[in-house]
Amino acid sequence: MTVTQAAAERLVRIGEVARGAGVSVRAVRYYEQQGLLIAERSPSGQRLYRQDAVALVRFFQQMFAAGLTSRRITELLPCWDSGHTDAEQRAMLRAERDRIQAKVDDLQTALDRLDEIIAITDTHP
Amino acid sequence: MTVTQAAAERLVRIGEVARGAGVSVRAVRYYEQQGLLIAERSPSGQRLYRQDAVALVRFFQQMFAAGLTSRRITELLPCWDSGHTDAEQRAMLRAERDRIQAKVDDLQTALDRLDEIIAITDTHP
DNA sequence: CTAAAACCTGACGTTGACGTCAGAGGCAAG
DNA sequence: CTTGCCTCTGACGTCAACGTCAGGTTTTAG
Repeated sequence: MTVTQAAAERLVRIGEVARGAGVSVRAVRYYEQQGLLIAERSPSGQRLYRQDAVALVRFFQQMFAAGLTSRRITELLPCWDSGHTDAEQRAMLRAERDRIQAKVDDLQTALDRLDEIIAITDTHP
Repeated sequence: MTVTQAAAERLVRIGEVARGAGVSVRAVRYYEQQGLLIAERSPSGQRLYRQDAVALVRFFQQMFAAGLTSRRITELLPCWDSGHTDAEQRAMLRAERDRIQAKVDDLQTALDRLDEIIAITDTHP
């Protein structure tokens, strides 16, 4: 829900966002550069964020961890905060989902391999 | 088990290894450069591999997919084909295993997030 | 014998998400 | 006022696993 009135909802500077989300200041600037995160500016030019920016940055981190590029994330952001999607976006979402699932399977396979090796090396003194 | 005699066990060239493992020729050369894969040389200087090199390259791919670096793989190769490990190597194996497990969890979280978004966008026409 | 296909050694290019450094403001405290 | 911390804009550096190109040799098919 967008609070359209509610005079001046506490804005924070970039350092606080970075610390809150556990990333570097540089990272947050990078997100803006990639069109992921828009910030207001103070009269002197400093970036000002709403506090929900922290959650958004955390979301970015999750998606990055899943192997999505910032480009992909910008493409799915409209779905995220408008809830509306066209066919192309839905296809993209499913493609990414499937890709991640495949990656999980790959990792699981590698994990089994490693456990196998660990088991062998544990029995071999 | 290493067959110490067995005159001339069919050696293959780099192209066959690459095709067999589903990677590029360049990749196989890279593995040698990183000390992952040692090849004999023909009199004219061409690389000659034993056919188990294909399985080894596949193993490399699995480890790469799991996020291990070639450096790490060289470190665990001795465990792999000698079965013997010291404390440091065992610690490394477990560290990697835990790291991969954590990554699986991260991916699963991201997957849930995406599925959530997909569910929402599917109900929203 | 010859042309195509495969192989060789460098060596530079690519990609993504930042790190890092330089130089220049801005902002609250004492 | 000044000290110290935060922020700003460029802009180059990083890392890993290759891709790609150049220019030359070797093997294979016909």
